[in-house]
Amino acid sequence: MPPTPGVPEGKRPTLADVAARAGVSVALVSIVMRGAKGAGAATRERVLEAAREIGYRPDARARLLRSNRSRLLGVQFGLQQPFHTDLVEGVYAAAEPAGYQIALSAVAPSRGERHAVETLLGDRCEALILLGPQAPAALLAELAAQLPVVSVARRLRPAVPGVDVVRTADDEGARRAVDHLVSLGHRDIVHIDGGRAPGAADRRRGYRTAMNRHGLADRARVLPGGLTEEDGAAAARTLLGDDPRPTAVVAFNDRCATGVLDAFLRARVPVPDEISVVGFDDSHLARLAHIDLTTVGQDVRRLADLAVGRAVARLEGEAASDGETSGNETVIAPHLVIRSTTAGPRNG
Amino acid sequence: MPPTPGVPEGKRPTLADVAARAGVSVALVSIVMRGAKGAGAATRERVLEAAREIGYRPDARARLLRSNRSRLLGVQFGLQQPFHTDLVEGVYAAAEPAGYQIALSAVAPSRGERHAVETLLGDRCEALILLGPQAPAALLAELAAQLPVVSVARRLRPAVPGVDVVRTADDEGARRAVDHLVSLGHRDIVHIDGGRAPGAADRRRGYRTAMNRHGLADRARVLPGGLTEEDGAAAARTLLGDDPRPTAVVAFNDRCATGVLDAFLRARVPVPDEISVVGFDDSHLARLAHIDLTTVGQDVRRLADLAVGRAVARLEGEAASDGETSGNETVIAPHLVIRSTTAGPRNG
DNA sequence: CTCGATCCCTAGAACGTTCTAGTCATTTCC
DNA sequence: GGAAATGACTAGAACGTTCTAGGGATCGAG
Repeated sequence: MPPTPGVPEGKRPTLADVAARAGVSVALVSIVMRGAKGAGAATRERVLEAAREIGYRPDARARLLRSNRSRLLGVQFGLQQPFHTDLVEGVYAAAEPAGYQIALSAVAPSRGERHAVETLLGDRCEALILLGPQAPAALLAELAAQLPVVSVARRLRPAVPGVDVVRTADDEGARRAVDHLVSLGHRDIVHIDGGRAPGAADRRRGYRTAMNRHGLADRARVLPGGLTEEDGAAAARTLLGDDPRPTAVVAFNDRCATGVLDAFLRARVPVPDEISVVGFDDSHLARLAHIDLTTVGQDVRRLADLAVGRAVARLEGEAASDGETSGNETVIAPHLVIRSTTAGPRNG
Repeated sequence: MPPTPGVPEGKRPTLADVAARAGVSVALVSIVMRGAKGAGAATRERVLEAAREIGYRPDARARLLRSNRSRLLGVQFGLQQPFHTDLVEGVYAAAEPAGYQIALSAVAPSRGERHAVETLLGDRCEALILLGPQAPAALLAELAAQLPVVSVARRLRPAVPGVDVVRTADDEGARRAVDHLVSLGHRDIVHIDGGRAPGAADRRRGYRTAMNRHGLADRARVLPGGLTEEDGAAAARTLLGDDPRPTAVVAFNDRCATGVLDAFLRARVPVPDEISVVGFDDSHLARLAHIDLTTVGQDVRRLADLAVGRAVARLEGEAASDGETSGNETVIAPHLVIRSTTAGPRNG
């Protein structure tokens, strides 16, 4: 470790070090580093030069401590959920232009939501963006009493005061999937659901509604599934045993659908010739050439934009008006992405 | 937002608020909150009670600012890489008992490593744990001049001074995969590689070494692959065209192997009957019942433990001795996990 | 009963920033 | 040519913690 000249050993350079080297006051260096106005062009250059020389880097924590605004958004996400990691990327992208930073906190089997949220609060986040939170409404309400909270992809019924919700119209998505299959000639359409996962109830309902509308209420069938490949595969295996097999499956999400596909391939049941499969999310997975899954797309980028937007609006609106604190729900439309896992049934 | 009695409107409660309510000094509250000794049992209880009442929560940033130790480890990871997210979970688990916190910074298509690292440095992390970093050695060296850096899964040749490396013996892993296949009777074994990905070169070399040892040098064949399912599927499709098809494939990683499996299933080439497939990583994917992939396991938990351990050792050793600053490499052995995608060749 | 020790507690100075309220030139305007 | 306005800069007080020095009690030992 080469010691940088003019800087105390073993410590990171601070504003004071830069100031000493440039021969100006600490306050002026602060002005220059922030790019605020109030410094002459020549001095500005000299300060920047000094900072570069000693390798100065602003201390985010001290900065946040001083300014009462932290401009920090806390994001809770599931480490193992591709849909979440897609969203996180979108959130990063949306936060930057709005002038906010992101603090990530992961949820994993060994690290509960409670713990994740505690960390974010300790970091002085100004608002919380929770991706598919499973926490009970009471806890969310408690959080919302302290700071703006946005729940992404998890609907809250009844609405929790202070918690904004941004989600895709899951019921409509499921309806579209069914409509698509019916228009191809399918009648025996089964739904493999997501249990208690966020959005699962709505997708289930959307499926039933659509089946009813098409006069297929008596053929409607919901199989317990889940959000992993294993869940999908397990459900698919029970389907394989049926004698008049259904001709189409609407799965809870893409991972689940992938599991279904795999089980069918293994059993030599050709997709989509013998059976059609529709997923949900339009995640990376679905787009892969060798999976090429027909699926209901959620507009991840838009969800992320809206989530950040809601949080920022609360933050910046509240300072002025302290207006309505009731929970606000933004629902965006899903879109069907037709790829190669759906086709007309063999015996039209 | 119900205003909490006794706390200034719109502000989070601070040590001073708790102190006022409990009728003690700020310093004593600090002592109690940290669980340090120097407070009487009765007072301690009273302070905790007061803190609970007004909903006090320590400010991580102020805390870190004051104590010259931040006890914060910065972790850079790839959002879309399951192997990384597995590692992150392990790092969380390893850091807590050591008394360190984790700051996450994601790398994504829209967010480069440079940016990710900048953020971590601004957060005053004491050390950096980089998962599979792609950054040039020069940049790593520059970082290492400022703080301890651990590279996980990426080997550095030549060693970069100050950068510790923790990795699996990739060459040995590939060798074991080949040994396993040879012991089953395979001779035509092809390797689908990972290009420039961390570890790819070693796995390629291990494959070649093993083939040589078994006197199969002339049958050795490396196909360009990559680290995604698509890469694997593409490589598999070229294999399908071969006339005497190889009887076994060693893929760069599990995702790649999954792509291979899928391409074969689609082409009605039964695995493992016609062809065996081995993956690498033993990630979630490989363990799924319907994939059930034979693979070379990396001990994720151990890698994470060691990475945290190295970082902490540097941090705590250096304060005392300021000993060797040369890069240190820890290599751990992989292990073969035999599942159902490997078997003897049809025409043994 | 006095001297240390021990225990509980407090005042006040850090930490590295930003912000407020200036100071001192220089320019602008009538 | 004097007041007002602008511009470049600075001193010093925050922000919410932790840490360093103590200050008084209380207690046991001589």
